[in-house]
Formats: sequence, structure tokens, C-alpha cells
Amino acid sequence: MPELPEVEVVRRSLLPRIVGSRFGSVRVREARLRVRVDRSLLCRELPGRTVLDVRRRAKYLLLELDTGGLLMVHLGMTGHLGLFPATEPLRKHDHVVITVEGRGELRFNDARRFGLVQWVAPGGERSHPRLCRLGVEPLAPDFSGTLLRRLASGHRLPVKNFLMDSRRVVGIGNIYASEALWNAGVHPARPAGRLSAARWERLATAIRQVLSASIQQGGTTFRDFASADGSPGYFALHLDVYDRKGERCRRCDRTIRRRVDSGRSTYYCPGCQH
DNA sequence: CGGGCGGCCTGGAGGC
DNA sequence: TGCCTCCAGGCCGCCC
Repeated sequence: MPELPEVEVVRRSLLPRIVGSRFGSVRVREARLRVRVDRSLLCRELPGRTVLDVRRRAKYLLLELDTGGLLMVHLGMTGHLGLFPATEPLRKHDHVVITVEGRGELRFNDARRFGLVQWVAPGGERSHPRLCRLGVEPLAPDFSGTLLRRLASGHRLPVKNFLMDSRRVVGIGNIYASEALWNAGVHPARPAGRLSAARWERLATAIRQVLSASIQQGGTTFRDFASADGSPGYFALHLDVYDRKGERCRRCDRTIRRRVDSGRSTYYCPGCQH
């Protein structure tokens, strides 16, 4: 579920409500996430520590503590991270529960258990295997069509797969890849290494525009995405191609198609994406 | 080696 | 409000 905008929305809603607060006890009710949760490590490192910042890198949330260590959270496909009153009953799939002094409980819930909750020791961020190979941030100042074109140079894979490869560009999943390609008028199957400079510029602009617009709308909620305060996002109302198979293209009136490549659905307009 | 694809999980939707 | 099948927005690791 969560791509860059959804993770960013969670970050922004969590940040003002948790910064300056101190962690209390840690409960790991289900350790079998994508990566096994290290119960004893979390119980040793978190209690008594103050949260200084909530950052985002790619689709990872990084809660920075006063020790310099990080609590790293990935939402996978169905993960939720939210702050709840301690009096509110726990729900099914609330796998990790951390008390936050004076604020309630930070709860990680993930039905499919594709997410992860991990400790990153002080100074370990730059060398962390999950963080150190990540590509460029689409909302960073150095992101541009020129940069994308250079990264794609020589690669024959379809541009959609290129956009979803986190070693090159981070934060773009299946929804926003389709949306950005439609926005830029680029066909998803075009070989990434052969796009013109002008197309890469259009794509870079479209990516930033789509991601920013979604953040403004609170992200895309299909079933159950929610920010850290439980509110849904409204960008689903603004999707131009994703999940619109058989509906009309808002730009050229042709019928939106769905195709499946490497097991993932891609939505596009045959009329205005080339 | 770059890249395609199966597998990890549960739950919701839709067909019967 | 039953049962079954299919499908899902991410990522890793195996394989060619």
C-alpha cells in the first residue's frame, strides 16, 4: 500500500506528536515480520530514550533517538504506524507496541507482515544494507530529468520497471509509476535507456508533481491506508489511470487499459502514451 | 552481471 | 450472510 507519499504523510502526522517524547516499555507481540524483530535489542535500546526527529528515506521511516540510534520502520504493503491512547484496545496484527510517555502508544500493525521494525545503531545508517544502496529521492533538489537519463543510460528494461527500482529511484511503487508515466505521456514499456532528454524532463516533472499532489491529499487510500492519526488520504479521487481500466482517459478520451508485466498490473492510455 | 519472477502473508472482493 | 478463487500498492533472493 504505502509508497513515498503515504510514508511521508505518516511521517508528517507523527512528527509533531512524538518529537521530544520519551519511549517507555516495548512489547513485541509478533516478531515474525519480513525480518524477525529483535525483541531484546529493542527492549534494551528504546526505553528511556527521547525521540529527536522522524525522518524518511525512500519508504523507510527513521525515528531518531537521543542516542543517535534509529528505530527503522517499513510499512510493507499493509503496515500502519500510529499513536493511540493506551486505553484503546489493541487490534489484531498490532505486532509492536511501544509506550510513549504522556502520549500513549506507538503501534505497528501489519496484517501481511511484509513490513519491518528494526534497530539501527548510532552511525549505522550509512552502512546499513537496507539503506546504503538506495537511489535518488524524487523530492530532493538534485532530482532531474538529466539525472534520470544518466541513471538509465544503457539499460534496456522498461521505463516503468526502472522507475520502480529502488536502487535507482526510490519511493515510486506500482501506483505512482503508472500515474507519472501517464502524466508525462510516456508508454510504460519503452526501454529506459532509449528515452530522449525531453521525455526524461517530462517524467521527472511528472513524478515530482504526482508525488507532491498525493502528499497534499494525504496519500492514496484504497482499502485501509491511514496516517499516524488514523485519517485516510484522498488522492485515489485524483488518479488518472491506476485502477481505471475500461474508463475514459481524461486527456484524450480513449479507454484506459491494464497490462500485466512481471506479475504487476500497469495501467496506461493507448491514445496518449507513446 | 542485470533483470525476470516466485514467494512471503492475510484479508477483501467478487463469483457461485 | 457460505465457500472458493483471485488479487493486492513491496521487497528479497533465486535463477537464467
